[in-house]
Amino acid sequence: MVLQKRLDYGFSGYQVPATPRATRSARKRGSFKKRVEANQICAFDLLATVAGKLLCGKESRPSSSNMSSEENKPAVAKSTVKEERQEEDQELKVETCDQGSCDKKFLVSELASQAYDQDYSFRILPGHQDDYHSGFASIITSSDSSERVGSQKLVKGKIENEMDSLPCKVESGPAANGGSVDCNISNDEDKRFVNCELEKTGKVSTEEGTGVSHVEDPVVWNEKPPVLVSSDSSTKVPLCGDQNPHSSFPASLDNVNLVSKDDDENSSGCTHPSTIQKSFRATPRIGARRIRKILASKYWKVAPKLKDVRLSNLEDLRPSYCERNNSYKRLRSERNYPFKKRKFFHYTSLPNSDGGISSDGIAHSHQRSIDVDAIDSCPKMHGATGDSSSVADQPRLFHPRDSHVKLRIKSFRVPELFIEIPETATVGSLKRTVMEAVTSILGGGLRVGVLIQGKKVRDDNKTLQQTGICCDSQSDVLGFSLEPNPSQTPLSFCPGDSPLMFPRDTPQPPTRYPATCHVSPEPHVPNIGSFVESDHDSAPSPTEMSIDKSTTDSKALVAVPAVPVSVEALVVVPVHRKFKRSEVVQRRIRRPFSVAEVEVLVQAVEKLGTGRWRDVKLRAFDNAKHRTYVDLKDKWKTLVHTARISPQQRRGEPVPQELLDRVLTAHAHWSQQQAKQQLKQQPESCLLLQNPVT
DNA sequence: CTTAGGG
DNA sequence: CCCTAAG
Repeated sequence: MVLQKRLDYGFSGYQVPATPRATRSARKRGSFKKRVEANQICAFDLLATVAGKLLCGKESRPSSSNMSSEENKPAVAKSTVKEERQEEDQELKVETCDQGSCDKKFLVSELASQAYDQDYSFRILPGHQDDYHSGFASIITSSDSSERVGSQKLVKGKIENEMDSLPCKVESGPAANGGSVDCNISNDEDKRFVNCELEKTGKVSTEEGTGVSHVEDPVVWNEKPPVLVSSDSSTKVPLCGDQNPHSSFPASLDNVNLVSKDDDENSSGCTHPSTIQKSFRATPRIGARRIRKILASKYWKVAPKLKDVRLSNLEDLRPSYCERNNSYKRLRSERNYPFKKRKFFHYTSLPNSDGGISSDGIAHSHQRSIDVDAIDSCPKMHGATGDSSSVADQPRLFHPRDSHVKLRIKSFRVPELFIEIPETATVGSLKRTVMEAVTSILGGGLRVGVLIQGKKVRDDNKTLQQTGICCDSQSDVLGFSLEPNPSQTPLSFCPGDSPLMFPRDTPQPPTRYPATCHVSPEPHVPNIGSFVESDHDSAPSPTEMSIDKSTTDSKALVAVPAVPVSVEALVVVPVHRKFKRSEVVQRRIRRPFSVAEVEVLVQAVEKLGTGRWRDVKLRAFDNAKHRTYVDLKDKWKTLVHTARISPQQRRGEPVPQELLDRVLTAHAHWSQQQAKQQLKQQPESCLLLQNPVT
């Protein structure tokens, strides 16, 4: 037996095509396929849910109370939020609302405030609810025209009120009748709101930077550039993990990639390499997760009319949302490649309780404050009207009736993986090992996270519009992340017997991973690399691994920064570990036989013959606990096959011809023996047959 | 639990 | 490497 050096690779999240591919063998396995598909479907459900919610506008919970469990977590998560918050651009969105026949109003909401902590979440301004009854539950409440709302800003992790009476002007968009509006942002009693009122304007378009920047505190932008800003096809990018000092917070391990909604084929989408997660999140939410292939589709046409429709809790995956099934079916039927523009969710919503969206696409509902109990309206939606023009092509914020959101998920980023593989392993085996790791992760259960501008959107009750996904998409970068399912215990992917290596469990000091090996520094490599088939021919260059053999035994593809182990992590992991075993049976990691092992195997078989695998195991592989007699049998089977095919057809680590010859010899010998055995028994059985007992 | 063989 | 029938 040869002790082999091993290479430790730390993958800090790399990307794979939206549609996970299984290895050939894995694909063949029905169970695996089922599992993956199950995951796909589930994840898809999530997205479908989002879309469904959008369309339905049904809300089950108030935004203020709609905090996902992780958000309520420990300090770690909180600090994370802070940092994250710094990064986010506190974009202000202008929405149009209408008070029945009264003046139309526009609301400006501070998106940034919504996505985070409860503390930062929007709250309804009390006292004005009586003024309006119609249905659009806007995040912001506005009563009369003179009302001012304060805004709350966060700078350097702190909430600061810096926007006292900050006036801003918002210009109406194209389709609008062009009115300009003055917007006052004052520091009111409730600093969490920003209210911008516009006067009689049909529409308002917040060109990127416009409404936002104006209201925004420049300081924020300067200090911390947005993670990613992308407008239409141009991708300006990103801060990647390297640039983010706070790239190791536990809360989001998504290195997601991004999506853009324009139709531009060349659009490079956007990548949010932003944070490199070192740990897996713990937030079991979805049972089986599935990501529909639809995710890989290039376009998404969702929600005909997003206006005023709200997303309800994304986490709430229970099949309670309306239209879910319909959406599901539709998506399912449209999951074929190649990508085509598709319209999902042709939707007919429930009638609005009072005041819906008029046919002209402009909201006519009464503005109303958000009241948990009161939210029951389901804005009338217009079915897809066939306007296929890209949203990106329409700068207007409020597109009359066809405010579809088109999404294209170019790729997903897979959470960090650790791989350990013998130094003698072939590149091919390394690829396969990584593939296994990836597929294991994918098959282990994932959940989907939604990010905008690199920030996680935690408030699932927000509508796409409110979140900025629907309007003026050019400046918004929507991302979806695949996040490890907490209930699944991540496995280490090491061919050897090395102990489980899990980031959270055993944070590795940076020194252990000399920078000699690294993944291409490219922060935002859109696709994973050659070992994964890409759905896109134009897939960017694959991630490269450069391994310097002169170096230490332990090498990392990515220098793994010491991840502060959060209390949460330490506590959660063990728990989940238990969980997992009982729930999901993880496929064993593929561990190619080394030449040395083959040697031993051949030797044993020569002596014991085929058919005595248990003995072979005990005799030659007793110490190799990961080699079962079935494995040995299987290996022998493949060895025989390998020996029979031409060298050119062989794959993986080449086995010396000498060994293969012995394999054939031994196989022939024992086969013959077996045949003889049967011949001996044959007569007997024949005799028995000939002399049936009367 | 082992074998054997298909997947 | 998985799954399973069969002994």
